[in-house]
Amino acid sequence: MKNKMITSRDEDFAKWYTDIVRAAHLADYSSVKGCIVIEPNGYAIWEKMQEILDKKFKELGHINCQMPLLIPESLLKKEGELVEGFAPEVAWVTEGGEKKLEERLCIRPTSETMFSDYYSTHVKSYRDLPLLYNQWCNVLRWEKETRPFLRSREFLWQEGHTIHATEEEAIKETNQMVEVYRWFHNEILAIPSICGKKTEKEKFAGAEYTLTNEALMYNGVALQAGTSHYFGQKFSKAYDIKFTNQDNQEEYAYQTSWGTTTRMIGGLIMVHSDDYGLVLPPKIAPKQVVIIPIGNDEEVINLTKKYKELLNENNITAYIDDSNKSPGFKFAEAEVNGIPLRIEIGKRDLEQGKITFTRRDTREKIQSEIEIDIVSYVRDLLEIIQKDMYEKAKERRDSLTFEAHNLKEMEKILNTQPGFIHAMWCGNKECEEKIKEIKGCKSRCVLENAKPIDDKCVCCGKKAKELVVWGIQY
RNA sequence: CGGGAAGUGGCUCAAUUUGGUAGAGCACUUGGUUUGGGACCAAGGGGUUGCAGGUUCAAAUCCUGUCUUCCCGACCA
Repeated sequence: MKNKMITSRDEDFAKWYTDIVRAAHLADYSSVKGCIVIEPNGYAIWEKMQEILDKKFKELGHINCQMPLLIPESLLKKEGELVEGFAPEVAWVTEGGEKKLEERLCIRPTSETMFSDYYSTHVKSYRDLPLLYNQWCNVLRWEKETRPFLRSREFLWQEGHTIHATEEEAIKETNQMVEVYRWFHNEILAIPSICGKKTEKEKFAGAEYTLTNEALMYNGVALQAGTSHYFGQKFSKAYDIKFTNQDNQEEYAYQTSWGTTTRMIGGLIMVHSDDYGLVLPPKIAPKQVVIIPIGNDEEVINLTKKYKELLNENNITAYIDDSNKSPGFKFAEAEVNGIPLRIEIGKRDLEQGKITFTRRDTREKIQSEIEIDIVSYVRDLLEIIQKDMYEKAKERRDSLTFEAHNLKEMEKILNTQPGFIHAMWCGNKECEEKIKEIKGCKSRCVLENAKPIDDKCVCCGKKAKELVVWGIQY
């Protein structure tokens, strides 16, 4: 039976999305516009994301630190492009206690300025480099239209800020980190994504260039899921970050920054979930297995306890739902919450020497002999679920990936079923703007070194330079 | 920031047209019986209708303003 609280995904995708957020208790609205309460179920997913990414960052030599929340206006204004990019959406602190401040303070929308300011006094010699810093924090951007996880004024993220002695090393870092994001989406979130370079128009304010990881949602709308920026010497020149190189020459340092946000939770919902609720890939699910005893037969209860212990001892997160609710209710609840695997044990099973598993992704019931090795059985099943979820998402993505050779084709695709559109581009901003007039379709990323699919620009018909992925974005 | 819709116990909604001072289902609490796809019986608790004004003998209902949420555009993670 379909969940009563949830609107059908195919009927009204936007409503369905917020229904899932609410029904699975991921987040709730607060009395501050555009700021959500991330509820324990949602926060647990974020913690899991943090755990996995943080470990990866550290393996690659990064370390965490924490910059101030407030940025003096004068400091923010040192790098012109960044200010211009963020000015419309920064919030200001103008008073402290009862007194008006002499200089207003901006609540960080991003921390390039604070990191650069810090680096300017701490980088002296090539021996100090590189500094591979990251921080987990909240930022504030005064958005006009908001949506839980996808666009809220305050959101949680991770921002890595690194500084290097050479261009080559910084470029390598930029590439490496977008690859980490690609790995994280594909391997952990089971979201097939593509990486490429943002066009000049779409790149981060203040960056030399931006690499991006792009995912496609169930409804064919694209979501930027992680970006990695190469700054070259732009910030080091603006903030005067100089070091002495091996030849005793003063030189400006090279910087990068890269980030992912709680928006990924939104992506997770929009790629995998269904009309029954949230569906989480096992590798990111805070709770992987729920064990539901049916009836309160002592033998049944003991078996659930034994399974729980065995699984937990082997790093599989399992819990028993022994609440005083009907089995049907528990099934539905586990489903709404996206628990990847359910084990149902009742007297009937014991009598038949069977045990029942239910996969969340397919909702398929599997009966097995009770003598199985529960740990390896569950582990295998979770792996299969993870893999199948990726394949299913990839099939969906591929079925929504199109090719266009002229504007008419592009228009036709966007008007019937949006998705990723591969099309050649001449490199001119005018063409990008013209394409944007069709349902706000934007360039998602440039696929460098990709095999051309045509020699003419999809828009103007002149000589094409690059293969670009286009799409409507969140 | 433009265009549209909506705000009534925790949730979904009724009462608004034709003003007369709120009602249902679910959820919740207590006790009991149950338990293989959202259990049943009984007894309870909880709202003055987003907020602020105004009209009126009387406002959930009419008027004005404002806030919030959702959808569609412009802007952005």
